[in-house]
Amino acid sequence: MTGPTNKSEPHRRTRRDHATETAEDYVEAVAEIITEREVCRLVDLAKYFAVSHVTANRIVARLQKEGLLQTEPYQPIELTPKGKRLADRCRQRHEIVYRFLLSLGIDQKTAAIDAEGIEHHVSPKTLRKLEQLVDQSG
Amino acid sequence: MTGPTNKSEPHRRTRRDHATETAEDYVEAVAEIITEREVCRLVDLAKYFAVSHVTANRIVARLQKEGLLQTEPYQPIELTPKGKRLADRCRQRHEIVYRFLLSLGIDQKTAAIDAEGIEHHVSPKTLRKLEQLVDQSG
DNA sequence: ACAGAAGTTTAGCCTGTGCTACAATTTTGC
DNA sequence: GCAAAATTGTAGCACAGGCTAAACTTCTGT
Repeated sequence: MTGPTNKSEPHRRTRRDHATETAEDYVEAVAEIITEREVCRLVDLAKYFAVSHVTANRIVARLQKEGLLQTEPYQPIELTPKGKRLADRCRQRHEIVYRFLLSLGIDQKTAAIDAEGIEHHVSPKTLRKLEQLVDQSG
Repeated sequence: MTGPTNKSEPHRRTRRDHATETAEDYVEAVAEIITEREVCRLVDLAKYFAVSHVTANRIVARLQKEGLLQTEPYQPIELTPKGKRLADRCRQRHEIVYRFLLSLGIDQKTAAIDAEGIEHHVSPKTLRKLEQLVDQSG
């Protein structure tokens, strides 16, 4: 009933892009916070994700090691060029998913919540389709 | 641009239902495997998720502790009533998301992959909407 | 029936993300 | 200018989920 296609294959893809999801969420958040308040501090991220500053700190450290974020001790957090590119892509994708959900008649609050969860799992192919449909519908 | 709604709230919801995602994936898999091959063994799950049998074993143990799965040492894995109910709900939700993606004109393979990732993040409200739309379109 | 194959468990390691408690630094307000 | 507040960093814990290696149990075939 469920899938006509191979069963094991989808999971290999799905299963734990979780690693990258956090990265995507954080660069997106940093970009957003910088846009809104000029600089992004650790506390801002901690509040944004409702985690302790310690957790935020460790994730920032990891993403710095991965070349997405840049910061100095006790200094604000910035995006590297690579991080900026990723953030832009994520924002666009997020935007498309969110607007698509709205176009289905989902209320704003629900659409915002669902878009957060869904965005990381939409393939480029599906994303293009959603974009088309959003453009058509308004 | 992005969200008209509160920024911190979506994340509190999104951030780590990851715990439950694994549970959902596993009960769904167990149900599917039992349907197809009568019994579900550890190796079946390990292959299904493309992880080592050791990893599968530990997750099964956790889900048994949580009352979703039932098994005895060296014996097949079964669903508890609670696990069965969860599996059924997940299968239905999965089905709806998958068929919805197909109805958008996404190819089967892509739809299968994306449905895997997306299903856990679709709220009941959005799910009902998708169901309506699938029913209408075919 | 019993050896080898298949399947399962256990031990022990790693990484990521969560926390509290406490130390250090920077900012702020008198 | 200096104490208090805010912010950031560090130490050390927990748990989930990833692994390999090795031991143990069950199944299979001759």
